[in-house]
Amino acid sequence: MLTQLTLDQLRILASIVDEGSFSAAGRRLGRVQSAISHAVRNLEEANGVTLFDRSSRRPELTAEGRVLVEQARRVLAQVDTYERMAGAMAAGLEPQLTIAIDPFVPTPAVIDLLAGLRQAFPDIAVTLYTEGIGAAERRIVSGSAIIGICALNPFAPVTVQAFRIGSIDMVPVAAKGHPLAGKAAPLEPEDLAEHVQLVLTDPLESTGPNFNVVSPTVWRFVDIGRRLDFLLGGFGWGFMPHYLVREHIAAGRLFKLALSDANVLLGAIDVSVIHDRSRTPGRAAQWLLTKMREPDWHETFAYSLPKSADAKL
Amino acid sequence: MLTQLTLDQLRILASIVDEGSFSAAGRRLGRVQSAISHAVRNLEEANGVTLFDRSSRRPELTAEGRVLVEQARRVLAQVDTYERMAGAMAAGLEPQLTIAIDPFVPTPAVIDLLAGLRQAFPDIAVTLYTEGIGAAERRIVSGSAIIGICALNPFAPVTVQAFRIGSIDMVPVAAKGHPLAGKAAPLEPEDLAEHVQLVLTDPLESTGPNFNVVSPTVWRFVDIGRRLDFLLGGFGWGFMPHYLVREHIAAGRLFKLALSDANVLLGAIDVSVIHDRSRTPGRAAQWLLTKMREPDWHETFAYSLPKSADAKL
DNA sequence: TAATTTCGATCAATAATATCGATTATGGAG
DNA sequence: CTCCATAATCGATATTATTGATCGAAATTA
Repeated sequence: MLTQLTLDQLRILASIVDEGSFSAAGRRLGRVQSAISHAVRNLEEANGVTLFDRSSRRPELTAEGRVLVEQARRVLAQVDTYERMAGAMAAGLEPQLTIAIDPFVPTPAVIDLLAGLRQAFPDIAVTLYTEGIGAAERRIVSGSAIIGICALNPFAPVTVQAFRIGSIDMVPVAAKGHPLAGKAAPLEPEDLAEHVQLVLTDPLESTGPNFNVVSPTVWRFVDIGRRLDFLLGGFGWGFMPHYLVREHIAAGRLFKLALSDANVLLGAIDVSVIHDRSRTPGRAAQWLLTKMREPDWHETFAYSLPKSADAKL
Repeated sequence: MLTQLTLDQLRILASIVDEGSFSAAGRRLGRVQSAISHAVRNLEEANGVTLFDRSSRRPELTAEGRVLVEQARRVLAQVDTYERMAGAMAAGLEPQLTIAIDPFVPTPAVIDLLAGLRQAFPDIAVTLYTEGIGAAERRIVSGSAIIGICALNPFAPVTVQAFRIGSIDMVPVAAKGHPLAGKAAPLEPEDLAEHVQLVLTDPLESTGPNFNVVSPTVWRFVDIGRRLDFLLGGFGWGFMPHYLVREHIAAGRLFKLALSDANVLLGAIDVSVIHDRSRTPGRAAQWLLTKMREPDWHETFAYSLPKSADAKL
């Protein structure tokens, strides 16, 4: 035995407080009273703290005891979690679920999804990656994440199984003071050429091709929030998910640009849930995949975005 | 033994991960290697989860093991807290420190104080009461709190030991639209008589005398925040701690009233730290009392209030 | 008041199990 | 291939938890 203190002692302590007496605790735990008495004595001697005042009929917690029982319960709660986690794993639940999400995927739908997961699998450890664009898919391919929610790269390996769950409207915007913001007529490529386009880019493949790149002069951003700051600051124009700039457009801080059809390569980004076909998803991953394939959840996802009629405006 | 799982097993698990091998963990814990091996086997069998992959030279955690080690460490951290708390109590530290604070005492100074307490006594349990005015002193007298920070009642029992730590400027205010707000000349009692005064009151002694009560028509509030809402709503006038209404006066939402000297009973409330002379304060309480008597801390307290020159304005 | 029940402490006997020490098997480095 | 460190295994032993019986004190009941 490494230490004096044992879990059994703490469990017994908690039971005594719950039941009101040593004997009753013994009955509940299936031990004789003397065993309880002995355990309490050991616990008290382990730390040199008297836990119960036995002078009256029923044992009463001392001031020290009152505080330590609470701490004992915290210990037991953590132990309980350990055992539930271990039990779930023994029953075949994957120990850890890693999810990678592209930065433009709206948060509310994901939160809703994970709240459901937490209810179905309370003790599973979840890791959520949100990195630069393209990173989610790369994590699926490399195996460092099980489930990805991202834009599907048309050149993705065949082992990547994808299922479309919705789409995000993209709008070209510029800040209030920006020269492009005023022009009402459809903007032609030559109008855009003289202005800097702010582009969201894959941090690892910054030299590669990007979609929706129109201007010859491009600033590349890995962080979509930072890019929004630059857009608001009037540093250039760029495509943004409509749900992220909706408020800014309504407030007049950003203006939607009316591009001519020649410029609009992508009016919306398709969002898919992806996983690696070659590795079997665990029970929790399976649950997530099933959930995201339900039409109901597609509505939830769409609801977290502005209505499409709104986006056209 | 009530359960299969023991603290020793978890401790051993953590040590193995720290040291990198069963043998090394045994050396650190003063056990032979076979004891470690046995303990791990028991832990694995208790939950039916394999924690280590032993196929290579050094044991490697399985995916399940990685997650469970983290949980084991959480358990051990709670146990450690239990032991430190118990140890502190055995060394004479009071298990619980209860502090009662009057609602008008500014929070920043108290936060600063308790941050220091936490550093000096990391594991003590603190309960902080903030109730109606007068409640703090009552808790000291009744013994349900050890230290009070409050306005001293001149009729307090002699067993209450008090030490003045500062004062809070009180200003009479009324909202923008209130009839009194416009008047520049010093207001006489007859000017006030026609208007409702909003008063902070002791919830248990609402019929008793209150200080600074000038108007014959009085609305009594227990919650100072609620009273501020009513002041802002223009329901009447009243005395407020200057630091709480400073912003509102600057923003023009509240106006400071110019009362004639006949009305101003209390321009400031003295704040004292009090405790019951008859019960010896514990080490942590003693620390607080000493700290609050230092001139340095009086400055901290004063700093959390507007400067007095400001208050006169 | 007296009898009865319930409770916690104590102690010796016993059951359970943790630890030791020796041994064997195995993987990795040189 | 050899050597070293390591983990698993096993019987023996030491340690510890648990039991069951008994005692005195305190509350409950008649």
